[in-house]
Amino acid sequence: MKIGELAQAAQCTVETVRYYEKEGLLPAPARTAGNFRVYGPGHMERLRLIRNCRALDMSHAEIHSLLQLADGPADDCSAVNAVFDQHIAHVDERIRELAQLKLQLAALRERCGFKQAVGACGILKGLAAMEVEAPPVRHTHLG
Amino acid sequence: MKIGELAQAAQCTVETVRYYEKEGLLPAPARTAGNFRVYGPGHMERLRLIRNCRALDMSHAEIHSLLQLADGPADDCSAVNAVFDQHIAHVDERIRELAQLKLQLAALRERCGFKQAVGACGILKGLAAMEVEAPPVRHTHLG
DNA sequence: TAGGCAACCTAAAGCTACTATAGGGTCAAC
DNA sequence: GTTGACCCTATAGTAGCTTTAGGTTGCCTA
Repeated sequence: MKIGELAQAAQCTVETVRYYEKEGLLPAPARTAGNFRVYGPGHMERLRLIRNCRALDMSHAEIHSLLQLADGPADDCSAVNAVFDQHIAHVDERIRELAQLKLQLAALRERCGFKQAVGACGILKGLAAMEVEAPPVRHTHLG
Repeated sequence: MKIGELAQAAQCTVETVRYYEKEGLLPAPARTAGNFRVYGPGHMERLRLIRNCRALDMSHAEIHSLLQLADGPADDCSAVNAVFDQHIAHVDERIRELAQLKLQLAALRERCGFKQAVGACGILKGLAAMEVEAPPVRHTHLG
C-alpha cells in the first residue's frame, strides 16, 4: 500500500507518517521505481501501535522504548509494564497539578464578581500580589 | 536594578526576562552607557504579574490580553473576567481529557499483571488492537 | 596597570510533535 | 497531451522557553 492508504487506515496524515519515519519510529519502507513508499502489513501494525500510544499521550521516547521492547527477544514483559506504569504516573501527576491550579484560579476568580474599574479588579490585584515561586520541576512530559 | 537582580526577584532566569522583552510582554528598559539593561519598580511589578500568570499555565496570548486590559483606560473589568473564565475552562477541559485517558490506561494496565513473554503481554496486545481514532480537536492550549 | 572573574550582551540553534509551505515529480485517465 | 490526484524533498513555523557560541563591561585585586 502507498502512504496515503496507510495514513488513512491509521487516521493520521501522510506528513505524520513521513515524520515518524524520519524520527525512527517507523522503519523506512521499500520504494517503487518512481520513488513512492510501499508499505506492508507490518508497517500498518506498527503505525497503529504508535498512534494508539500517542492517543494515550505517550512521548516519542516512551513509544520508542515500548517498540524496542516489543521487538526484543526478551521473554519477560516486566519492562513493558514499567514503561507503562511510569506513563500512568505522569498522567496522575499532571492531573494533580491541574487540580491544584484550578483551586488557585477559582480563589482568584472569586475576587471579582462584578463590573468595576480595572484598577480595582480583584483578579488583577491578586495576580500582581501572588508570591512568585520558582517553577516546579516537571515530573511529566505532559503539558 | 540590573537583569540578574530582576530575574532573581521574579524567580526566573535572565534568559527568560530577555525573551519576554523580545516577545513584547515586558517593555524594553533603559540602558547604561555600557549597554546593560536597567529596570525600575514598574518592570518588576509587571514581570511578577507575568510569572504568576505563567504559574497558572496561561498562554502568552492570554497574558498579553490581560496586560493590555490592565494598561487600558477601561473602567470596566468584565473583559478581564472573560479572559480569566476562558482560561479556567481550558484547565477544566484538560482535566477531563486526562481523567478519560487515565481510565483507558488503567484498563490496559489490568491486562498484564505478571511477568510473561512480551509476545503474550496484554498491554502490547491491547495497544496494537485498540481502534485508532482521529486525534480530538484541542479546546485548550494546555498540553 | 594588568589580570581575572562574574555578570552582562547578541544571535542562533535546540527542544516536542507535528503542521504548513514551496517547488517539483509520478501515474492513470480522458 | 494534459489534467488532476497523489507522491517526493527540504525548509520553516508553532509555544515557551533553554542552551550554546562568542564577545563586552565592570569591579576587585596584585
